[in-house]
Amino acid sequence: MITTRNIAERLELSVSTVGRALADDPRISERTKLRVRKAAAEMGYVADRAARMMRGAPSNVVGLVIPDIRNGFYSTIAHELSRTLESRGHQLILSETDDDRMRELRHLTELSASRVAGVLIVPTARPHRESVRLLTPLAHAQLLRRHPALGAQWFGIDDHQVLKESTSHLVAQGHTRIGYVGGAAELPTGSERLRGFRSALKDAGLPEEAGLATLGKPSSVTYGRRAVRLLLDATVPPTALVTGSVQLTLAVLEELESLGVDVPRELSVVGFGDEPGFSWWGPGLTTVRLPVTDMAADCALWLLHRLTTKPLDDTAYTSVLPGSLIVRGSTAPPRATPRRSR
Amino acid sequence: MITTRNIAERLELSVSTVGRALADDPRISERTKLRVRKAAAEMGYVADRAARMMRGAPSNVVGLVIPDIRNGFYSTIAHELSRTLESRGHQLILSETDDDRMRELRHLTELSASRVAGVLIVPTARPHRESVRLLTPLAHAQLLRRHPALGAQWFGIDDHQVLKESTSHLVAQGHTRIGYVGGAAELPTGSERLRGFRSALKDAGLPEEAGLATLGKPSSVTYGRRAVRLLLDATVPPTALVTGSVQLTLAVLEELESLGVDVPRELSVVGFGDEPGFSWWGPGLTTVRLPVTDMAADCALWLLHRLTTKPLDDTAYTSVLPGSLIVRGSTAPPRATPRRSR
DNA sequence: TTGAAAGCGCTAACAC
DNA sequence: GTGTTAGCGCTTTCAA
Repeated sequence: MITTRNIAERLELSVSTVGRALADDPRISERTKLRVRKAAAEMGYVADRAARMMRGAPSNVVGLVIPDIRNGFYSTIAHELSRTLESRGHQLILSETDDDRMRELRHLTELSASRVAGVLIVPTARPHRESVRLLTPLAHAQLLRRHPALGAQWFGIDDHQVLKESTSHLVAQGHTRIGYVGGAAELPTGSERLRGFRSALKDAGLPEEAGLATLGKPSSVTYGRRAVRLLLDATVPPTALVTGSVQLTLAVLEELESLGVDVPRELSVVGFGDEPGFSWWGPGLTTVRLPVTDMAADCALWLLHRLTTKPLDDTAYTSVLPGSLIVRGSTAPPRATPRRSR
Repeated sequence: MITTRNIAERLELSVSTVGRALADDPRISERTKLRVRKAAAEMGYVADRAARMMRGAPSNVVGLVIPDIRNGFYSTIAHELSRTLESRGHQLILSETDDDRMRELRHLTELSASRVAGVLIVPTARPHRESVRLLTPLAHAQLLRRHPALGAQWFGIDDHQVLKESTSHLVAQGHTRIGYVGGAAELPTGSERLRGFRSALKDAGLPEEAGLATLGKPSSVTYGRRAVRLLLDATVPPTALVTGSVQLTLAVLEELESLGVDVPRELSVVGFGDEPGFSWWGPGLTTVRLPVTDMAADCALWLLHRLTTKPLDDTAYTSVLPGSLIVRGSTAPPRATPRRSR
């Protein structure tokens, strides 16, 4: 490894002169600066960030703590953040939790030890006390999910509106018995989406029994598929289905296909998010497009601002973006005669 | 920030005693260790990694340099690496290049400054000289693409075999005029896949004109869609199409759908990779499943081994995994009468 | 069993 | 315009 000292020795200068030359200090003569820069380039000198940080230089790393990068939702966020942060010389550390609070804690400890400049987190349902403590002194914001203990900076989508909108679309078509396959209510997103679902039914004057909600791990394909069978096997099965997460939508679509359900004749379906391929499924999936890119962009800008503003400005900041319904072929009015139980 | 010194002052001990107690040094009494550990936990002490690294501690960060995390290919790799590396206390820095060699260079400079323990890279077509130099002293391996200047450690899939297999499938069905939409030949993957495509035709005794190859940026949707139109507009259009990248496959499928091409009656199609949704497209896409997870797992294990083995062991290491054809409905024998030119 | 001191690479205050 | 020195937080001699 090449240090300023190596350069200094080679040029018979002091380390401080070398350091100043590299920092383009006005007190150093042009000639010396040129010599130093030339030597540095030749020797392949790269300043040691660890040493700089010990001298109080601000960290340039930002931690991104998410459940699973394979989820298109999160990879979009990662991409957008990476792109924006990179322009200001920041680096992104990727930490996956798989919704396990202990993994979340371990990651936050590591990030803390690395003295990250900031953290963007999609928190688990109930973060560990210690996780809260680690996060507190850091510049940080929550994404999508929002846990009260983790501060007042949050960027997300309007989960309530999104599910209300997809459910209302079904109600408008005349469905009076609608199934919901969503994420656990202990997750803030899960409970908001469930609320949106119920709210749409209520606003339409439908009784509570009109909604058949199933909840489970939002990333579990197994749960999603089982939920579909469960709902369709009911004595009076629903005539329509709404989903409450991208992964669950994928699972539901797979299950419906393998069961050979005739969509939208037998059953109408509204998805969540608009992944590539959703338009190809069956008659084309009616779904809600989510402004994930915009959300991530907002968040990246906020973080950059937050990191460059000296004082620990912890003003509450909330950004809620709405989703928009995309109507394709998977939804239609229910058949006059209710579907036979299977 | 809490330091060992803070703990030492509070407990009226010396920093060295505190440091040793935390390191579980046998010379320290149990009583002192307990006191120190208790205080550390209470105060929320987290050892500063920068300081440790200055003392020569090995870095625990690994850089992952890829074109774009949104590509399912790369997010799978990132997930697998993250999962495995995490188990040994490593962290992953995500660097996106978008196939721009200057961005690649900037990222490598940053990673170098961060004293990363290792780098896993999907190199751009022609990495910068300086990038090569930065990478040389680091533990590193190439993924998928292989550039001779970047060393002899490589993990990838058998691009030649994959395209040969998908093309042969079409040849076996009787196609004698096959279009190929692939990535630029300046990329090692691009040229290997093109070779595989041609090799399948040659082995079948077909003339060179049997293959209509189009090459372009492997991640460009615009190029992919244009390529389809170009091929189908030829005086004697192909009766089948093979693709040479995941993104191009998506683009081709979209274009074929919007053109309303009747697959497989008018045209047979074989894709690349097996993204969610490929099975839903039209009659179901015949494609090649790629062992990306296995590849990433191999790579992660190699890196862990490489990082724990003291000597800079730069033994050449190559891992080539084959893809496997998945036959669905998008391929069929060509119609007896050649398709009319449009 | 514990403490004092040196030093990792860098920068900044203080010389000259 | 350049050199000397101190110190960031930690580990590791060397002393006691």
